[in-house]
Amino acid sequence: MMARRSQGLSERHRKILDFLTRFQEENGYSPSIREIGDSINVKSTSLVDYYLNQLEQMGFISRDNRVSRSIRVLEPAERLLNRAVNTVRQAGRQLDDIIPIPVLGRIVASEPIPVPPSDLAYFDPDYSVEIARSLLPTRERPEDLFALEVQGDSMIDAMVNDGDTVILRRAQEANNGDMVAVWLDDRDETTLKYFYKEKDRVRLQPANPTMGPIYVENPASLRIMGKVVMVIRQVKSVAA
Amino acid sequence: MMARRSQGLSERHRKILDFLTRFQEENGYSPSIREIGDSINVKSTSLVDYYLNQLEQMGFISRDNRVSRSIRVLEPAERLLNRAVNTVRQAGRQLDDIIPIPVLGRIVASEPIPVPPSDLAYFDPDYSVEIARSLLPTRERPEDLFALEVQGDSMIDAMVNDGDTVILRRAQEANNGDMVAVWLDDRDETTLKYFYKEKDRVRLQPANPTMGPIYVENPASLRIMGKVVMVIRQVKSVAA
DNA sequence: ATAATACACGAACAATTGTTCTGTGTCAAT
DNA sequence: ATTGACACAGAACAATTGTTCGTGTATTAT
Repeated sequence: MMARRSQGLSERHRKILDFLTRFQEENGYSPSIREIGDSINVKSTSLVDYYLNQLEQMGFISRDNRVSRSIRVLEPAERLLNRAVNTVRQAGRQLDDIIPIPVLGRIVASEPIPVPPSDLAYFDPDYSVEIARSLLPTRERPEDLFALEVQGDSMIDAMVNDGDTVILRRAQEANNGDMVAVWLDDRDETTLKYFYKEKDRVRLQPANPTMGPIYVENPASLRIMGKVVMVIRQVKSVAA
Repeated sequence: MMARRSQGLSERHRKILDFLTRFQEENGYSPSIREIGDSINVKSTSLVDYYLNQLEQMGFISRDNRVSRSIRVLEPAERLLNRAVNTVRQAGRQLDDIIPIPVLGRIVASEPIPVPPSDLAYFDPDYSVEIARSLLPTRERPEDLFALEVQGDSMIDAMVNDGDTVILRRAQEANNGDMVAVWLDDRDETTLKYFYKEKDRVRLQPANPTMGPIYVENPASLRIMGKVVMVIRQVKSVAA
């Protein structure tokens, strides 16, 4: 068999829906998974389940967990609502595992970082990047995180390319060894560097070991915008 | 609890019907037996089944064998039809509840009763009459029963007409008040009478109260052939 | 070529669920 | 007082049924 690729209603889906309404009409209750399988010549219950999940996802039917014969065929009217519900529920199910991080803007060397408001929740993000919680330190509080999209090659000394997404945690200060996003007053420049406090100055070390550090004598002219938590590079293979 | 005696819809029945429609309305499918039990505070599934059978009998619901959640609540319109269907089906199912009774011959006043052999099973009956088990006392053992066809009007004193079928149970003795078929040696006659043992004689009382009893002084001259269990008269309307 | 995705089977499993059997108590009639 | 019909509980059983897992194959994308 095999038909459907990606989206829309395949022949199978239609047949199942037909059978559901017909069976319902004739018997007053819904068929079991095996009865559905028989009607469309599918041998395995798992495959029927597979299709039913798709139909449920698309909002054509709804059913209850571990309840036999609980399939309901939804009317077009109900469909949209149910679809939304499903989406929300699914998102909710993964809320613990995947956290959305708002992308607040672009980071360009020659411009200051867009100021992250104290309450990130009220800031309307351009979009958001989804990060598996497992990729973050367990104690990282999602509310303190925001993301920026790097524009230009000016941060190659931090091993950050044009188009990369940088995830930061709001912070006004840093510990030695932290990679931070800083605005340098005297240079009028934003940059990503490893932060090291020395006796009477601050050393900003590029990630790229072949490049030399920057020394900032006046601590006041250095404004830490956040600590870098992660850099994400979605590498696309370039069609030749 | 305990409510219903004999017929009609009890409180329980109504509650179940209510719950069925409500559950149906809310979930789009029917509840399981246990869910019904919970709703009416009944602990055992068997009792719920018991009630459901009654409701089915009365035509309020219908359900399919061994199919979960297959209960349908029937509309008044469907009810009659379904009730009839149930009755017919039950009649068929009750083959065990209809017992054939062999008709061993005729009973004539002037002749002795055809001897019922000790094992009725080996006696080739003229034909047989079918009796619903429900018409008999529950403990009546079908193997002990046989039937005779009355010939002649000589038993009108027992309210038995020509052509009636009498069903008897084999017996050599009788209790007071039993209607028995007896052969009277001294009269050379078979008759049906109520049996009453008195001090030193036996009184045989006709069913017809306007007629007088027979007294038998010698118990040996009275041979009880069986107790009358039933008299069947198939009344045919006589074409004028 | 390789990986990822979609489609498919089958079996084993665990829950749910309908059925049946045994026993108990009550009520009405004999 | 005994019997039989009725109302009920509980457990054990067997069937139905939803879920999941391992595996395999084809198709598409990289």
